[in-house]
Amino acid sequence: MTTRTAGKRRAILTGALTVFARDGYTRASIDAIAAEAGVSTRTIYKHFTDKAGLFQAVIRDSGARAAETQLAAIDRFLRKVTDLEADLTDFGVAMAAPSPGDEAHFALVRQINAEAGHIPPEAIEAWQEAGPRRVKRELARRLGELLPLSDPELAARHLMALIATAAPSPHDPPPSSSRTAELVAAAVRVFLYGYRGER
Amino acid sequence: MTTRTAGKRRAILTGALTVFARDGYTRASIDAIAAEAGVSTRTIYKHFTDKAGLFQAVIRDSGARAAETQLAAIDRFLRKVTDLEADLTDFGVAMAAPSPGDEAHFALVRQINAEAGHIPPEAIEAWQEAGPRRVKRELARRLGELLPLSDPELAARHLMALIATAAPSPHDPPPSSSRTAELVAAAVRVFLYGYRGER
DNA sequence: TACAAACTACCACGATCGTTGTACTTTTGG
DNA sequence: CCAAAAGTACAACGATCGTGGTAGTTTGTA
Repeated sequence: MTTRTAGKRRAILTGALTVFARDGYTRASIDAIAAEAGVSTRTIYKHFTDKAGLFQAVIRDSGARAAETQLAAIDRFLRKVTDLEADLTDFGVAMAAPSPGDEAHFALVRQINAEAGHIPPEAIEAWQEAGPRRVKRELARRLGELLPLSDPELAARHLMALIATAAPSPHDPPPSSSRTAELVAAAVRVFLYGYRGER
Repeated sequence: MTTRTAGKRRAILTGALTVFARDGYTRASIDAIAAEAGVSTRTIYKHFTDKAGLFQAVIRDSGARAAETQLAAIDRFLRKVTDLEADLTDFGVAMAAPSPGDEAHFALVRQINAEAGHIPPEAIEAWQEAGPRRVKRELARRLGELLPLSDPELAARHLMALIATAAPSPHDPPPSSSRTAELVAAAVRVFLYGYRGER
């Protein structure tokens, strides 16, 4: 196998994710990324053309991973629904309380949102299509099967916005998991009551 | 009057807001800010100690201005309510469709969210208290007078999250104002139905 | 009108950083 | 076991940038 180069490549991608997510594109230095990945700077340039190219690769990689995780959560909690409110709440908790690995991805998304004007539009577009939009469409599809909805995509947008209400803010200390569960439950209730009478 | 120095100071603050919001803290250069403000770099250092000090001053200034605008919207649309749904929608449109001046502030908030780990916590705290939290408290107070709510702060959070659904994304082209109005109206409906039956 | 404060233009310094070249070492596959 | 590929250490380049100094110019004011 190409085990060596693939391993290094992955190490670079995860190290770069950590540093880009923490420091942002401009502040992140190649040296810091190399140190975080346990790799020499020269090796980075063997695998990626530029700092910009590395950043885009990180966006693609982290976006695809996060999308997989979230699609898995949809499938896990929303495939067979017995108690809609309870299952939506479980789903929301899975979305709002990121495992330590996904933490960095959320910070990366914040960087992307801030840097939007300095990233090539094709890169943004590809990321959105493979990541957020894909998830939103799938969630809309499931919701449309579970509720009578005239605009499932909009409902998905509303649900995600409400659930994000329970996600830890980048400024405050992270809430306890029981507090998170309460917040998600409240958000889901608003969503369900809001869409109860149809529309 | 100190008309001269005050005018320059304001020019620096607005120019710095433009550049910081567009480029972020690290990428923004003092030269670019000086050019944008129509001022020499040396003058910037007469008015502010550091690049970091200038950034914090911009955060304070822009945050205070935005808070005033938003508090004014609360007062304007939610003081005397005749048709709750219509008035909440008008309020939401005012929040989600920023006038060109507030546009930069929204971008700045994205920069703050991305840079959170590199800004002194006191600065973040002061900004949040004078800006977002103040607005949220006032909105919660008004909502509590208009609806039977067990947790007005949470309701305010939900309403703002739903309304933000209609705000233009930093990636896509800005939606038409009529589309924005539709989205806000839908968000407000979900909120009202969601909180209709109490809680 | 004259003076002090504010402002400007210009230069220079030290630091950081992206990127590449080169010579050396390690690993892997035949 | 040995060649080729991958990785490393190290140095160097050019560019950008924050920041301060200095000397001259503008402007508000007494």
